Amino acid sequence: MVNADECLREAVPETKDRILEAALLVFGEKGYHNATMAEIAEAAAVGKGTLYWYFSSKEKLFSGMVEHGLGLLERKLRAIISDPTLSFPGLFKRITGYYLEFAYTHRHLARIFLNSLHNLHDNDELHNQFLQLHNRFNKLNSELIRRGYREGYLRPDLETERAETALAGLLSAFIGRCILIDGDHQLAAEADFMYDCFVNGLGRR
Amino acid sequence: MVNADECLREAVPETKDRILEAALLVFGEKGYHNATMAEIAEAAAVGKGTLYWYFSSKEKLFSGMVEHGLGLLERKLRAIISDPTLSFPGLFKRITGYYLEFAYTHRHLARIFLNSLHNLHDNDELHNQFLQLHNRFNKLNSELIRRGYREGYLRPDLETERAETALAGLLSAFIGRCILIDGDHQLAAEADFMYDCFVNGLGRR
Amino acid sequence: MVNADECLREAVPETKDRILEAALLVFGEKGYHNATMAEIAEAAAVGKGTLYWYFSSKEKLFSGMVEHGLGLLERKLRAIISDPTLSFPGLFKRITGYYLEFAYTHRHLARIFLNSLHNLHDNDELHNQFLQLHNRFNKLNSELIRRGYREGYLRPDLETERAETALAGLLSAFIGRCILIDGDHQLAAEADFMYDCFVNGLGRR
Amino acid sequence: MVNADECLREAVPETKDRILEAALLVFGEKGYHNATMAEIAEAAAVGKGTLYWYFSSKEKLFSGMVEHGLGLLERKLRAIISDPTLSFPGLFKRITGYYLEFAYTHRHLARIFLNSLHNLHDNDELHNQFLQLHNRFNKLNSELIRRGYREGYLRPDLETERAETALAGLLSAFIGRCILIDGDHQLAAEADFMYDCFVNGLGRR
DNA sequence: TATGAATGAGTTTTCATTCAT
DNA sequence: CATGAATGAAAACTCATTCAT
Repeated sequence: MVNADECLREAVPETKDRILEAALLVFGEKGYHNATMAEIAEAAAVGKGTLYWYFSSKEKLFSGMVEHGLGLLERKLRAIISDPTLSFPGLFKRITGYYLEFAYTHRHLARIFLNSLHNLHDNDELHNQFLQLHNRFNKLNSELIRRGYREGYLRPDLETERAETALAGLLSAFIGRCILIDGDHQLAAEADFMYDCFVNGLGRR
Repeated sequence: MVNADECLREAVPETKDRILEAALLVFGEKGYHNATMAEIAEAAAVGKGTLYWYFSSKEKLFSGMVEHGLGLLERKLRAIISDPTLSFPGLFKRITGYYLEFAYTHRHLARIFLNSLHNLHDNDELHNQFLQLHNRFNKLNSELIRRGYREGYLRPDLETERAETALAGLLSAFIGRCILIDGDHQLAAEADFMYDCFVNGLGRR
Repeated sequence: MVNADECLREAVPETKDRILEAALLVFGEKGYHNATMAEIAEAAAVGKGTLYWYFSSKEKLFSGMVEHGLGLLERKLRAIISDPTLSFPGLFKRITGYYLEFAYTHRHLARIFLNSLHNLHDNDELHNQFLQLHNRFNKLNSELIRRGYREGYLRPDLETERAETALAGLLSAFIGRCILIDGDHQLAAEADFMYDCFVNGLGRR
Repeated sequence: MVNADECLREAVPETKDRILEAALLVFGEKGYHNATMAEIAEAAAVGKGTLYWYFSSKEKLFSGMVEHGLGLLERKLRAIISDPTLSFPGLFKRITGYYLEFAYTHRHLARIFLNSLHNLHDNDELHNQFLQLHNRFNKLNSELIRRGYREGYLRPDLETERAETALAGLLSAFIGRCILIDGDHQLAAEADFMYDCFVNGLGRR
């Protein structure tokens, strides 16, 4: 039996969640610098002061929102990579495919993440947070690559660091397309292409 | 024969050039939103009003600066691609190598370019300018890919658009490393790696 | 005989008293404008709303606190002045000495009192309250002066109002020193000096 | 010959002076915390931004204004004290009389100065500035007292520091009356009384 | 051409106060 | 009695832009 209170709580998300959703919307639409706290407050249907009750500054709200949103992605990716039944090719396609899917459904967040690294270097605190965030995803990617290596799918003389860079580049380029171009993407097909490109290259045999 | 005017022009760069250089420095250091016209004026050693004599707004100064800086890169790349003596592998490595070299010596500009696309979407005018700029470079890249295709280095069934995306991704990822990581990079070696990855893939044969 | 209620009251001061103490601490430390209700609530270990149950506004809390604190001083001074066994010199030194002692042990309150008159004139309600407060102490001082006059210690042609002003000036200057300068003060010696200065002057005979 | 420009400059005070006057008016009327930059700007008939062109913060404007205003007083007092033709009694009355006169015509400034010491202790920078200011005036007063001592008007066993405190107390109390009470004051008579009180005391001979 | 004082709209942030629980 | 989440008015401060000189 669920009481009335809980029903209500489901129907109208808790204030903090409403704020996080509004922040995602507005920051995603306008970028960090052009978004105003007033807009976010309005979008969340709360007073400006309420924002500051939950987050001590615009900066903290921004980073809180990113952490919240990308936490979901990270947990899902970790779940996929922990699946022992998948061998490298399947794993690669599941991972990259999920990246694309996530970016497709959370464009704002994806855009923010793609820009964050080079873009917030005027702000030490935020910049460091994003460096750490990128590192976490890089480690995840690097785990994927090591799996390919151990299972014998990748070259024995592989330079891991460069391979990671290449993978990250492919990922962000295809994610970028999902964001920029509307209309339906064949996400699975894109993942297949990325695998083919990464493993076999685009050269003639 | 060099006339007096030109001598002077060499010694003390014309006002407009000083402004463009100062803009590059300041925008590159602080990003579009955190840079102020006052800082740029000071860095250029001119009055704030002078900025507005040459550029009607901050926005126009920014885009003028990007156009100015990347114009150099574009011309150089076109010169390389027009060289008939180079076959695809050499051409690919010259092109990508020059991208890296340019990014390495013009970090600020490179950073601005990498971010610009996703980052300025709050500003229609600037955003469109950058879309066009990216298109110009994409066309250049696509020309490179078609060369590889025509010369038989790339797969007969190549999906050109996706190949372009992949190339752009590789490029920006390796450019990003040049920017973020100090210390000397083996730019030529990176270009070789990119070629290998793009054409042969990283898979075991 | 002490009943249970009083025991409890001793152990855990009643909410209102805790608030008054906290207000004294925080207002004294930060001044009226820089103190926040939130800080006071925290210092009193009550919720912010509780403050408003006892005092209808920040202003009322402030004036309540002053009244509470200076009430003690006033009652004590009245007790001294009512003592029929003291003649003018002893009375003067007891009174001024107690002023100094009180200021020394209640620095916050003393500081607030010293400033209040000139400082809160932007706030009619508070300002009037402090005018009245000062008047009450001035009357006390004037009583002291009249005693000196009646007992023949002071000039027959004394201009009472000016004498009051002079006494008030001496008092606040020496009180100010107690507040500003740490370390032990010879409070009794200061009181003696004040008497000497007030009655005999500092000129050579 | 005075040209039109200079005439104009006389008629409409330079912007910075207008700001300083407006600041004196508004800070004096409302106190530091209750005065707003917007009000001061309006009183000076300039835009809010202009305030910040001349003073980097509210704090700096406040301290600039005090320095400006009290600088006048200090210079005048120094001129008086340097007059070799005056002996102690005349000097004392001239000095104290000028204090009163200045306070009477610059009530706002006088009020600010009286409160500053105890009142701004929440703000380190301002507080230190005022400590120094008070020290400068204390040195001036102490010079006056040493003159009286050297000329044999004051007791041979004088405790200088206490005498300074007493003088400062008398001064601020009488200055305070000038500020609080409207109507004409017999400033010269007050100065005479202060001398009498300080040197001879109010006791019967 | 070049300048820099002047502007004010727009932003983040604070905090006394309220009120449903 | 007591709480603390929610509010919004108000304040300091920034900075692109203008314009008289």
